[in-house]
Amino acid sequence: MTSFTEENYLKIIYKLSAETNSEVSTNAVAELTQTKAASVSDMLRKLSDKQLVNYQKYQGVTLTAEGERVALSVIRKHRLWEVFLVAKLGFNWDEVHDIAEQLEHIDSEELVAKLDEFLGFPKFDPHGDPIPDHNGRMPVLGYQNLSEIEVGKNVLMVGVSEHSSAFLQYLDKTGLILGAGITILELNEFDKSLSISISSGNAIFISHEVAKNILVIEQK
Amino acid sequence: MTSFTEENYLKIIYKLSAETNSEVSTNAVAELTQTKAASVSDMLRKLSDKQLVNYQKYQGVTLTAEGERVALSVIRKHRLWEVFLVAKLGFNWDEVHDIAEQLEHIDSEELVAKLDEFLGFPKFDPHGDPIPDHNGRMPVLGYQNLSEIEVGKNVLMVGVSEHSSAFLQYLDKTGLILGAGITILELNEFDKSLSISISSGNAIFISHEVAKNILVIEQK
DNA sequence: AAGAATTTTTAGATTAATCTAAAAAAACAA
DNA sequence: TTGTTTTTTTAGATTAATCTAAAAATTCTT
Ligand SMILES: [Mn+2]
Ligand SMILES: [Mn+2]
Ligand SMILES: [Mn+2]
Ligand SMILES: [Mn+2]
Repeated sequence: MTSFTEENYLKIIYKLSAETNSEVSTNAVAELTQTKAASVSDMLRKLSDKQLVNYQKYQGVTLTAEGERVALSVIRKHRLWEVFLVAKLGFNWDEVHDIAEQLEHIDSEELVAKLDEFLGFPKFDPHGDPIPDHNGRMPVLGYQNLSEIEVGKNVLMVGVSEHSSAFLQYLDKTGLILGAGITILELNEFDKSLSISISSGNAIFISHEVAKNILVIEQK
Repeated sequence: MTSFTEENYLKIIYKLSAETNSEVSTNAVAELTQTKAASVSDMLRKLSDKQLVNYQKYQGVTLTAEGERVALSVIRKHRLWEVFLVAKLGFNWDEVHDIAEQLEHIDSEELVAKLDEFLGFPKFDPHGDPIPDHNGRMPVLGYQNLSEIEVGKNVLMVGVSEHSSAFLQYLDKTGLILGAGITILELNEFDKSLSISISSGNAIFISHEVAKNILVIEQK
């Protein structure tokens, strides 16, 4: 019904919509799909014909209920497969995204249901992202970026918002793993870099760019 | 490098080649790919340009060493995923083929290696088919069709050569599962149907068509 | 509120995989 | 060996997804 390519467009429109809470521009989609704006225009017309997106020329695009259902199903599969790769096959969290990009398009409801059960109905993927349930429901989480936390506060690291291998390997090296307790020791005003101490031991120095991509919750 | 479609052609040429030990005809490929002969001709020229097959117009086709390597890699993945689906996710053997047809095209050497290890380096898939090792080597097995066995002999059921859901469900119902011991009680000359007794208990009656698709080894 | 800059869409091609219909080659048969 | 049948290939279209270049619409800036 929906092709590999269409599913990728829907997933990307979902992500951009969730970030901005409004219509998504053709150029924004082109950037994430790694295609040209002209190709996106064509595809948006096609998805609109299939009633998967709301699209008026020059007005940006949003998902229809059905488009969102498809997008969430693809995201669910992506995250479940990532759990499988890390928890069962022993991959590191920085190695699984590209493989999951392929596995997310495997089409079988029974497979997803059985995989979910085999994994023990996980609620989060290896990067801390919530896994939509089989009805496409996903909890709204009060995550904050580490860059928004005040000096002196203690927080728990629960996720990352950047999934590149380079970033995740950097985190591994510095001891910044999910579940780590973090205390903000000092904020450097001029570049917003941080000195932090990690529960596992050492105090380290991180850039604002890094802090922006670490998701945390406050600890009492 | 090789597309989903190309991989399917190579896999089918491999299977037909193995059956006949000679060049494969355009029409034979068309039948298994569910396409027309004209489409096959086009694809054979393309695979030949890529050095994956030996092909001369009107002379049939065989795999090159590289084509065979790709075909065996796809077959290896197909069978490993089938083991996963049955042994880990609890699917029945009649439910896994179509899902494996999709999973066999996932492209990641590390994934295959880790899956193989996770499954305990299985040598056979749920239908008794041998799994090529990571070098593409597959044992040559002295399997016989149940239809070729003499009356009075005892054999062990080790595989099936037809994978349709309908056939496998019929086998389940009659108690014909891998590992079953079978004794040929009687052969009806006119239609080659058989009376057999199964180690698990009952004696049953099966057609020649069924017997042809059950793979066995003789028991002393 | 123009004019300039940016964004988006359309026009026209290209590539992969397929099809139908027709032509060509090979195989079979009298 | 010569006609007939079957198989295979070619010719010409079609569909999905993409591209570049040009046109059109929108947005930004004086
Ligand atoms: Mn991912
Ligand atoms: Mn993830
Ligand atoms: Mn199979
Ligand atoms: Mn099998």
